[in-house]
Amino acid sequence: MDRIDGIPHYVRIREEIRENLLSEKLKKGDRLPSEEELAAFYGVSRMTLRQGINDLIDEGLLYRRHGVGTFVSKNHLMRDHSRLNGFNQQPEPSSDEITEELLSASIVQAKAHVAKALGIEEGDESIRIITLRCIDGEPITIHDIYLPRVLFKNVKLGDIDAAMSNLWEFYSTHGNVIKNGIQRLEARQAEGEIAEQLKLESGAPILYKERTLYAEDGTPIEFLYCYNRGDMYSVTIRLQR
Amino acid sequence: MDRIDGIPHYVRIREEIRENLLSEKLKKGDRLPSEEELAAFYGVSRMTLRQGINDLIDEGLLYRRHGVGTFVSKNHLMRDHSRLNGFNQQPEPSSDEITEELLSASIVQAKAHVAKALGIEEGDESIRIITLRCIDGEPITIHDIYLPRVLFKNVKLGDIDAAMSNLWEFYSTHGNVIKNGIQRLEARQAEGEIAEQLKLESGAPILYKERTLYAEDGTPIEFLYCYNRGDMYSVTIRLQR
DNA sequence: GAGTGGTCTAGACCACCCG
DNA sequence: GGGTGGTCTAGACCACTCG
Repeated sequence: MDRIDGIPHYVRIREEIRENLLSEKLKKGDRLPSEEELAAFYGVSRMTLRQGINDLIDEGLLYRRHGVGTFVSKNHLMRDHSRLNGFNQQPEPSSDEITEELLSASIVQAKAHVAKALGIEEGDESIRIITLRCIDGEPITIHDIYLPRVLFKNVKLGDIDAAMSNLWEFYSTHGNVIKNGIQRLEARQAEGEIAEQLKLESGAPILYKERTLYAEDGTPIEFLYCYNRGDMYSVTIRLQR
Repeated sequence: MDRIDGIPHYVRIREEIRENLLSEKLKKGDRLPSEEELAAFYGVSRMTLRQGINDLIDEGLLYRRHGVGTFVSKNHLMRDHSRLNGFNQQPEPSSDEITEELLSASIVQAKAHVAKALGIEEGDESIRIITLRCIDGEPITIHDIYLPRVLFKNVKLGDIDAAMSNLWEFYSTHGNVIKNGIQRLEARQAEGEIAEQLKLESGAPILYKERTLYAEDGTPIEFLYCYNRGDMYSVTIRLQR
């Protein structure tokens, strides 16, 4: 009740409970002590305790049953692509060596589809960035990225190569913080240039993705076409009711 | 402060604000009155007001900026497959006629992959349901569903045809309420029986999906293989930071 | 400095579940 | 009936943003 580290009590409590989950002091299916007991233990009011617990419930680690108690979920905590976490955490952790190569950076006039996604007019300037990602030298993903020029006025194309290792941070430094997004997935066949760049036969399966990313207030920041080799890539999504 | 309809104040407030968003009394980008004002207006304490607002923020309809105010997101509210809502709401609303046909229902011994997903032993009994979904008579999706027999002891195979229109409700009536899940998507090529049933050439692109659904406590309830015609199906996912 | 949201309290009463 | 979570209060002080 007298901690003044600047971190809120409910955050401290949340992380302490998370620790107990990771170290399995709290095991799958266990019932936690009652909220009243926990609040007393942590020296906070019940409302504050609940604020911490709520976060863990949102993450799917705990669940409540009215009149019964609060429990540890039996869920395996699986990789979760429905949470945003930047590009570079996405590749499989098992992979050996991941490289990302800038194929081109340019200023282009937005075509209708891109303009609509970015909320700009057709023909307005946009920054186009094309990258190739490889695992152990095998090409696996092509990104074709569009940014509204108006949100990145001071950017020079030469800056982009250095920024590529963490594009989201690059957006942030220009005042554009990614908050949420929407993506659409399709199965397609490799063709033409895309097939060549991914070293695929024409007709091989491609996991095709379109994605728009937004700032907190809903301003579109990035639109992306993404072509993934079907035989080397899958997307995992957590579903939450 | 004296409503006794049995509905919590924060729910009533949340829905009233949602109404104002839908009817555009609150427009994209608008700032809401301060929490203190709103709490006074609705006749509740500030904590209660915030509980209602928090739900709308979780849905992405509003956002807060510390020291500034609470605002209406500019986000388009798009279709969202990362929220669970049962099978039958998933097909495109624009589609004309959707039919779902039961191809088979049987008791089978779980193979290794299915058993692992369902948390049962290899060889244990599971209920297998295969369905074909068509739009305007065109086959579009095959579902190959597995349920742990032990969770559906009283079920007769003959019951399944009637239950198919709403499988999730069927699960609920047997005490298995779907709470969350995980799915994995891949691009593949149509082959053999799957190609035939979807009336595709061998090699045509397929959006392949595996999904496991869980109850609140993490018990697996359903495991599913799903084969979608690549040229007629896409999956849309909302990303939330 | 004025106004906003962020955190927190120390209680209270209710609804639900179980033996 | 006893214990649990669900809702709610009427304040308080702090941290942040902006003019």
